[in-house]
Amino acid sequence: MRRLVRTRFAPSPTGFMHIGNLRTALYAYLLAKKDGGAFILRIEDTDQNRYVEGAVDVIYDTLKVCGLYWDEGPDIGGNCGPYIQSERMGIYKDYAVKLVEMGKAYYCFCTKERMEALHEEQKANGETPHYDRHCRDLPLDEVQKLLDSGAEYVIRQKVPLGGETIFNDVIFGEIKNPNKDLDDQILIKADGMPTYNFANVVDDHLMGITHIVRGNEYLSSTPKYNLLYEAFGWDIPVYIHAPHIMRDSTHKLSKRDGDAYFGDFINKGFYIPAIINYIALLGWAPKGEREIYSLEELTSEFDVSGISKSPAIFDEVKMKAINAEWLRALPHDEFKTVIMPYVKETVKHEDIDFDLLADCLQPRAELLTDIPEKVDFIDSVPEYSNDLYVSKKMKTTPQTSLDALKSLLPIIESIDDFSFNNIHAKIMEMITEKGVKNGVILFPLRTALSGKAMTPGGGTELAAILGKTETIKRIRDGIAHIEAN
RNA sequence: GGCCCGUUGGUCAAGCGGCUAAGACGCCACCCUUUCACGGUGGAAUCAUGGGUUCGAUUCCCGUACGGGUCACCA
Repeated sequence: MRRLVRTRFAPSPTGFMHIGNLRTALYAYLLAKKDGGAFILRIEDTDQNRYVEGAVDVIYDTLKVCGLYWDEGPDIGGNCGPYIQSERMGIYKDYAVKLVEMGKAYYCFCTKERMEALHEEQKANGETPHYDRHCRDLPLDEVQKLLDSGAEYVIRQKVPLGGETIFNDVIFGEIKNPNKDLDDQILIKADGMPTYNFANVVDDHLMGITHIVRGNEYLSSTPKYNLLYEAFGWDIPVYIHAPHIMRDSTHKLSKRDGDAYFGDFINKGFYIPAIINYIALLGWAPKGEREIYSLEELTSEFDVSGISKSPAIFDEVKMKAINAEWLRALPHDEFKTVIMPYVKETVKHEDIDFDLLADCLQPRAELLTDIPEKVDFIDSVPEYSNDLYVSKKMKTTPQTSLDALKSLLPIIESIDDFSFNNIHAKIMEMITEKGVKNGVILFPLRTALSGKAMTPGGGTELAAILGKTETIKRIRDGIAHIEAN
């Protein structure tokens, strides 16, 4: 029988959710959920020097708002807990000692000072710094003596001196590494804490992880992981090393431009499902030509064969386009709910037609943060020049605009049912009668109502949004404005 | 530097020995139009490079160039 897929996301709490990490979490989530498997959250905090207040909450919150719910984790428990490494300390040491007993690891009493000197010397000789295996073959009784004397020690992995380690990655295929290039890495540090690499292997096994989704940077250390699995006689998981997300061809996404953290994009006005949609597409391509997917749709469409080998450059312009497409496709009520907080930033008036406003905004909203500026004319008309009444395309001048506004005024005043359709019908009637182009009348109306060159709707829409009283007032103001200059 | 990995338009990418080398974003033009958008139509633009293998290479192999990753008592 096939094992149920179990994936995990194992971030270390740094206080921020890097967009690359979020994508790794997403892929791990999708891989598990596609198969009805389990997605596990584990916090890797073995470095006590890096403790950041509230960092774990950032991880929880980000995953939750993105809809990446976990089946087992520190807060909800599970059968393989605890899910925070700092609470699992005893476990690692026991396994390391077991490894020593099996001859696959050894105690090393080399001091940090000796290591530093060694590395300096190696560097001076043009070598890559590495451990010289000084303690690898220490006689057992001597080891015991040192242990009894309370000497400080670490436990190192005993990597085979020759041969090569071969492993298979779902994305990259077969990868071979000569064992002689592998260092006898530290498993347990002098403070008794496991190193990341070791804790990772032990926990992944103990938690029954079947598929490991992680960044490409682990490709080089995977042989060491596998040697550990083999030493313990454990099943080697399926590896999926995802390519990096880059800022440009030579740099990874960085904090510098505010383009590395999930929160940065929320601040820039991106809609969360669109962010998820876009990052899913960075380094992974679905089968067909569609590219707008909800998390649920991604779950059924996701297939590791679509993950590419080469790094992807993050393109905020493209993400913006995806964002706009998402916003346009939202049902009216949902769109309105999403934008209202942004609308309220500049619109304090309550007596306007927010539903019509939302409809006008919807095809024009790219980023949520663009909205306040788009609707700022609603509360008050900004200062503007009569040049705004000049349009070559609409064939208008301040003079024709003055005429237009003057003939519009009685019509607007006569309308009782001040709905868009009704206003539109009445104005069109007048336009037909006059035998002029629509723009000759409607362009000045829009200008008088907004005082802006670009608005989220035409003259008729703005009138309906603002309501009769305000529309009349603004037409009068417009007339006075033109006459005064 | 050693080892590992990658390279299709500006960007994301499909392709998996034979195609006029998809599609999307962006860009340009036109149409629609009460501004700007939305929408529609069309256009420019790509297989890093040199050798092989093959009747035939974007696709397979080798080298080169370029780029990335990794070599911690960090994760």
